[in-house]
Amino acid sequence: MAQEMKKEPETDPEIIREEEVEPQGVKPSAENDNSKNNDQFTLLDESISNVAHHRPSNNRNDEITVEPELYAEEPRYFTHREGPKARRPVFREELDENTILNAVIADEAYIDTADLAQRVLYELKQYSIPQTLFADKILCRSQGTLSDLLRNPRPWNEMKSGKETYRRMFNWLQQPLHIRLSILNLYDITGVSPSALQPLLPPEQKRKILPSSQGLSNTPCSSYTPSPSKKQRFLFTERQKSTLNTIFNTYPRVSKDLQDKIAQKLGLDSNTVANFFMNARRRQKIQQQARGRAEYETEYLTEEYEDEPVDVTEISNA
DNA sequence: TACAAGTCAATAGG
DNA sequence: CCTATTGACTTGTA
Repeated sequence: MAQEMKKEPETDPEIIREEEVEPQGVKPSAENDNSKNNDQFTLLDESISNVAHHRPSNNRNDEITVEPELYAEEPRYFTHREGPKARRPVFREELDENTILNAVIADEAYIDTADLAQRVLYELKQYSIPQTLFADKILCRSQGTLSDLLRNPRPWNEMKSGKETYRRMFNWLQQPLHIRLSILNLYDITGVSPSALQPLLPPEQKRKILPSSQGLSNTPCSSYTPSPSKKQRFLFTERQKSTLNTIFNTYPRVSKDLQDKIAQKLGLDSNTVANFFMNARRRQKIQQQARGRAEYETEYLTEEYEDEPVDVTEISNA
């Protein structure tokens, strides 16, 4: 649980630029013990193939196809020993585009969201990037949503509009370190207009967008005014919750009639009960899918079999 | 109208 | 200050 590895977020931007703080081989689940030499440069396309590849089958069990050891290497675009003065980043043109994070990945591309989530979690921790910031600047989503998507990654091929959010995480991860940080405004790239760093726009319509004409220039996602009145969140009593859960475990989907009866019995609004079952069904499904993936991994992706080349001598000797 | 998927965003926990 | 949880919107379908 202890997160011994952690970098100082307060690092002087200058230092970051000159010395390029790099995340060493990232392998969250395996504690970075992968001693494989991750020094080689990595082409974007290769990195992309880490979590995304083409032509996936729609079969749920085919989702796991990522080689577990390929976490990470940062492409080195420039190094600190290159001269007395670090060179200027040369990504202006890329930053000019509103397409960095909105870049569309080929339709047939497949993203291993579980793997992607692990990487994002690692990056956020590594650079002490709060979820709130990342969720807002990169995804245009709320912190809670991000947390949920990261902890309970949805299966790629079962998603529809939800892919967009994961795509953004994915695209962000593809950027070199300084750009990843600059988009979050954690690292200032001189010579680049701030507007160029704010290419993000809400991927879809946001809820409660008030017709206000106020032009919030900074945060691209807060184009709506937060409702002045905070409505309290309803909370089930222990009894209500346990009763509902008990029923749900036996009857995941009850008829409208029964729902109404339950509502009356528990002194709840009919809609509240309906919402409970709807949420319970969806969340249970997500967890089952995650569990299924985990089983699949432990069952088929045992350490021994990774990409180890087959021992030919053994075969020929037989 | 009912359900599912994607989120929001309040708030419980640390 | 942060992240995790979660009841209820919002939107897209059928």
